[in-house]
Amino acid sequence: MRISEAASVSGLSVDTIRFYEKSGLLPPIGRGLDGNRKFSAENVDWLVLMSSLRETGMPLEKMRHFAELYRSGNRTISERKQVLLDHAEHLETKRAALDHCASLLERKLGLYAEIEEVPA
Amino acid sequence: MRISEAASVSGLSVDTIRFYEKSGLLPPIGRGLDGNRKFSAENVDWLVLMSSLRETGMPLEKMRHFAELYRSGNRTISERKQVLLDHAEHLETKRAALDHCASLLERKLGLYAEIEEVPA
DNA sequence: TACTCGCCTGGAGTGGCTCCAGATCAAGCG
DNA sequence: CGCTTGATCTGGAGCCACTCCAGGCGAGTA
Repeated sequence: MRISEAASVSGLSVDTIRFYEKSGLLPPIGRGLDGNRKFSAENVDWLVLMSSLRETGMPLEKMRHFAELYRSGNRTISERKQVLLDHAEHLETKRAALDHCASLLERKLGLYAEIEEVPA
Repeated sequence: MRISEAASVSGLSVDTIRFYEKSGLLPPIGRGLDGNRKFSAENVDWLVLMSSLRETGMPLEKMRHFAELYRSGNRTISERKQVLLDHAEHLETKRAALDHCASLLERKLGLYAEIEEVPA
């Protein structure tokens, strides 16, 4: 799969994928005879995961650590599991922030409605 | 209220508050005789809103626009309302991303469990 | 008086992209 | 066969949203 396809499947931009590769967040990506990157199914799956972790706020440093664990094989599985569990917990925090903001917006919109009903 | 208190109430850092002021995201903040910022209740309320909008992904540019509307008085209320409604919709998108990530993590964790049950 | 504490300002540094110039190569066309 | 188009490549500059730091000021305390 070409980089543009990998980009549209993962939701990352082409530039971001190249940047992630430079930053050590990806497993080695093969190259075709033309020198262009060729993404395997496994590569794309990994990109999708990275995209989702990043989109939900995991810093690159943590992702890099997770990628290193991945490269080190199956003996790191319990540690990787812990990283994902930690992130799952982080998602809860994020959800709470969304809920909080939603209710704040509702209150503000309510106030605006009042002001409009009783114009100066 | 001093800046450190405003920071702990709003959840923004002291530096970020100063940065927001420079960036035109805040209404004029008064100063005491000592030259230090003094935050009114309304100021703090605004900081809380800015904090929540920013935390849920609104870019500074949009926040600046909203702040300008706020400074322009009540005749901008319908436009401000629209900004908040748009953002409320944006929250839904964010929520979907969290859900998506959560189910992805669940699947990955399931796979790890399988691998651990049947070690090499 | 000396020390600490919180605040001030301007500016440098950081994380995470995003954009750009200039080069290469394969495919399609007249 | 040469020419154009389009996708990719690399290295590096630029940008957004902070974050940190040096150097300085004024109020309160020992």
